[in-house]
Amino acid sequence: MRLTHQREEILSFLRSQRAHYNAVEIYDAVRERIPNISLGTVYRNLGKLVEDGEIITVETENRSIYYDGYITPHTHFVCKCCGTIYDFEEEAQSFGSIRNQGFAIDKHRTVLYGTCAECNK
Amino acid sequence: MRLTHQREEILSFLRSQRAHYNAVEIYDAVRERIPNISLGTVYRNLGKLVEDGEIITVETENRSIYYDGYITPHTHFVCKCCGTIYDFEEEAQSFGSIRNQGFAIDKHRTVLYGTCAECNK
DNA sequence: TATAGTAATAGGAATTATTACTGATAAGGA
DNA sequence: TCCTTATCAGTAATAATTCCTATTACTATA
Repeated sequence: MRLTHQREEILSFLRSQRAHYNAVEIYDAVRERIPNISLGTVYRNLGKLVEDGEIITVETENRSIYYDGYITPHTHFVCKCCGTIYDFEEEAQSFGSIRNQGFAIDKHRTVLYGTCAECNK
Repeated sequence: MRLTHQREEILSFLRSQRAHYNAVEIYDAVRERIPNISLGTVYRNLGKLVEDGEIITVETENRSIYYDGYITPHTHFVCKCCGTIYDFEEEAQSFGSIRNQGFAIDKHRTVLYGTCAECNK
């Protein structure tokens, strides 16, 4: 993978922020440094960075995909009210400490990705 | 919530199947019984059924939302190869028994939905 | 059995997020 | 420096979902 200026800016933006952004938000942020970058370039690079394991995605009920530069396994909390996505280290089932911090959990989704037994044959 | 013919067919289709379908697939299935149902009606009813807790959604990397008539909390496995979504009772962290069944897990996402501490104030 | 009020419908247009295409540009190795 | 080729900008296209409008069905009351 060639390290282009555009790719570098996208990655360093995501790594500098402990928050979660969708492609358009990343586009807007990176455009401040590379004014003529195109949205297509942002999408293409995000795809490659995910493929390469440099960043991860968060799939929410919201129709757009969010990107996260913090790749240590962790749990996401999506606020249905303000839309903010929070990170938690906690991976346990009860999420007691998250609740103790004043978060109300409506629902909980665990999704695994990989190849199934059938396809592995 | 009024139980209309359309809503009834959508719900009974999802409950009759232990698989996961997106809106267009549900539309195609229900159209066999209600030939002139519209895709808009399917979307609207799916939304209401989710709101009402009759069905749940599965958000995947794939851009479309999948619907599940099986609402007991469970874990989903999305095969990157064939796209099939599997259900597992297991909620533990290691997912040992899933692996033992021949599934290779590439990544693991846990997303919680609710209202954050800030919004709860 | 009319009638009004409410809520749901079909169908299609509009919107939003993402991907694909094309000719031009620049990264990185020889 | 030069060459190859991935990547780029810009734009068009596609896919998923939502919105809009006129119409229809249901419910309760008279």
